[in-house]
Amino acid sequence: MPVPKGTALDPDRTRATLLASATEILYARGLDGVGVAELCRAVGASKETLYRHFGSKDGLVEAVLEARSDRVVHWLTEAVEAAGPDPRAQLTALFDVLADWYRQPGFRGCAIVNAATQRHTPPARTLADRHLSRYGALLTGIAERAGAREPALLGRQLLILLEGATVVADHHDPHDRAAEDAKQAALALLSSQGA
Amino acid sequence: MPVPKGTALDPDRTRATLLASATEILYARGLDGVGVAELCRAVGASKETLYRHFGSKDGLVEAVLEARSDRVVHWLTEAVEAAGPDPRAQLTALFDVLADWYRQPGFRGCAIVNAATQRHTPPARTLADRHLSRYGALLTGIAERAGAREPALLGRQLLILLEGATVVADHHDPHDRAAEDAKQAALALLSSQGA
DNA sequence: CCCACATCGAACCGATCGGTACCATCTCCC
DNA sequence: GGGAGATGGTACCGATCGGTTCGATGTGGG
Repeated sequence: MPVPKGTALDPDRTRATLLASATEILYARGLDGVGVAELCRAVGASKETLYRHFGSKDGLVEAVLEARSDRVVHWLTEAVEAAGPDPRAQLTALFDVLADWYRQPGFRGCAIVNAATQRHTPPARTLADRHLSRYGALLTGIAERAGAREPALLGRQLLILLEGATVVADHHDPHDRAAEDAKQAALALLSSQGA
Repeated sequence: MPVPKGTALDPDRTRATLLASATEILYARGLDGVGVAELCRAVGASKETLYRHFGSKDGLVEAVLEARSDRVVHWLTEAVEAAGPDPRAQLTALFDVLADWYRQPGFRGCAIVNAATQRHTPPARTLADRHLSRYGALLTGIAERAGAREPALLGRQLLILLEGATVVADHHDPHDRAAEDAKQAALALLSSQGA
């Protein structure tokens, strides 16, 4: 066993902890809203440890965004699959999950999109594009299974609804009404495509 | 005439020029992406002038956002009114104008929403909420004139489409397809409300 | 037992941050 | 022509930025 699996000084475990803590504070305060010093204080690690694991603040940010994209997409995919085979039920489940998300106290919009807004340079921009592509694939899949006349178009429209609802929930309504509005719009669009 | 109306050293004109130049660079680089020194260099003014007119960088940012919100809302309202009385034509015109916007080389999403994403404190957040309210009023007006069954709901859904298209155009498609997709969705929603 | 390794805490680096002060210059109005 | 006010340029301020380095501490496996 080349990799030590001890409980206390396990680099992998440390890295995972740093990633989790950094994800929270970077989301809550913004990428430029918290310096490395405070970041270290918050995650309970020294600068040296942080830089050994991630190389730079941008490296940490990239790792955080990558992990978060994976997590969120997996989370939504699970919610859709758990809703059974009916596309309408799947859409309903998806937007209900979003409503739960919007209701959470620290909700500040989509972390990946927010990051790309703050840093419009390759790492963040690329990740955001990929993130939206993943969303699109999930939504287009639902449109296809629903027998929509133009599943690709409907998938893109559902993506617009999802992102729009997230923005509106973040910056407009404190309520989660945006998710409900988007859900009804999604179902109406699906119906208008004969599905 | 208590206020000097000279051509050269006119504070009002200076302020307007600073505002216009600052709007561009702050939008292009992000609120935290450009320092006050570089900002002054870009707008061709000294620090003292900038601080005399706006008090602080945040003061400048607030003035920029306020002016931009006014301008954009006025711009969209004009496009809607120029399309004549037919609500469907008005919606079409609105999303066509958005498509033009998305196509512009320096497009980086909605400046006000972006700002609120970067600074989730009172000035920016409040302005973003008001900005979305103005959009909502414009869109709900269209929904009402179209005779929609639930104009308030439809107005909120159109707002979600507008903001969603803006986000997708910014972070996903380099194409302006998002505006066309949203337009079709908007018309379909309008139809599904019997209008 | 001991050495390799992970970690912490703090000092330190140059650069840049937002903001202030000072002064020479220019333009306008009287 | 002279004085008031707006401006540009620059030096400067303390604070913070991202990042590096070093020594002390503690843990684990051989």
